[in-house]
Amino acid sequence: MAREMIRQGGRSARIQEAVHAATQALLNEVGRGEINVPMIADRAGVTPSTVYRRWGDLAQLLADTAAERLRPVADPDDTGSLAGDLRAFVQQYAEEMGSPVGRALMRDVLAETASEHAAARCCAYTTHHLQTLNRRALARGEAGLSVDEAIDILIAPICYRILFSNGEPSPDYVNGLLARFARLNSAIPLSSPPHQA
Amino acid sequence: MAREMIRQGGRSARIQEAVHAATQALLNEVGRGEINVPMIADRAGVTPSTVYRRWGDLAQLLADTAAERLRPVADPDDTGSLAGDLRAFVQQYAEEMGSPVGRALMRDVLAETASEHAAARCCAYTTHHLQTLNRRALARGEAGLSVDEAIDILIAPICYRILFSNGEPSPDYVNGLLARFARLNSAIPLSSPPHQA
DNA sequence: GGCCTAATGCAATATCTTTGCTTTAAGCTG
DNA sequence: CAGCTTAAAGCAAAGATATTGCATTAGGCC
Repeated sequence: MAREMIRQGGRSARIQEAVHAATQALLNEVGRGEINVPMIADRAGVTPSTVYRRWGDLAQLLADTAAERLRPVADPDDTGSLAGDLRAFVQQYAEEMGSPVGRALMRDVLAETASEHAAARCCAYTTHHLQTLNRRALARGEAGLSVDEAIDILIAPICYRILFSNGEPSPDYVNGLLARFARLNSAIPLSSPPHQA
Repeated sequence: MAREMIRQGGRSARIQEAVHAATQALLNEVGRGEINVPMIADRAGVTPSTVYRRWGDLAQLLADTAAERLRPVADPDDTGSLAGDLRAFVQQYAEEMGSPVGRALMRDVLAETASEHAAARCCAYTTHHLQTLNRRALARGEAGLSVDEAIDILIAPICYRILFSNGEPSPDYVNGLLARFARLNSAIPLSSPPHQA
């Protein structure tokens, strides 16, 4: 996004919404590489120059749309224990981000060279979720978790595998990460399915 | 790049070299966002259509050039012990990749949506270096190291921090990762500067 | 040395991007 | 709530980039 909007409501907001919707619709219909600004503008019912002026270029529009799409709609599931919450969250994260769609979104978010806001937003979503799990655990009287450590041990490897050796991380791989996290946090036992090495 | 070259030597190779050189030269002179294909072609003394035909588009050319640039020129330093080798390698990796130039290269490599060869190449470089360290350690009679674990614990977090919360990982942060790795591998002691928490 | 063909050059065309100016509509003020 | 102000959108022309068919060049191979 070129700049934070000055005028929040009204036509501006409607157009932003329309352009986002058009972008997402097109991403579902044609290949990621076939899309261009005039196409999106046309679908959204605006002129291309509007898009160029507000977003700068295709990369920034895609990054903005992707970050928007990655915004969580709800708090992570509450399974009753931190170990369970963490497992559920990480498994879902790996699945969502590892899917072809998720991988493309991640790439779009990272491709924005102009103002790395989109990447920071996504990072913040993850941090926020982990903080929620931590707060919940403390409220239950459980030992807490270090968000930074969770990112280092659980999230970062998943992202690395997705981005560099692309392909969805296997459930076994994710289980291995969870086991390692448990080994480093004896207060947080390994939750249910420890059927891996 | 668009396809692996059929003809390896001669003019083809010279042009590829010239285009790569022109791209790197321009990256050092003007901002990453100011560069375009005609500019590079001009500098390399070829017509734009040649570049388009061989690389497809700017993103792929940049990814190819970045991957080329990230190709290691030498084996990692031999410090006499696996712990020392690992520390030296990881610190250098964090420095190189975390610098503005390194970050830009990483992004270019990941931006290539067409054929994720560039990302895989970079990943392979890192893996190869870690395997070298491992081989060396075994030859010395030391305990070996798991390359996958080293990537999960050391490399992935560094990349995640660089990409998402951009900024060079601090030496303290890297030391923390190394300490964690040592904790998980009692056979590989923490090397020299353990002055962190 | 001469043929064959991949790869490049050239130039015309199509497409995308930028920009100045005009028009619209949101927000504010009296 | 009418009128003013101005951010944002529309429009259209100009500029730049991307694509493509055809001619030419230069490796590789008898």
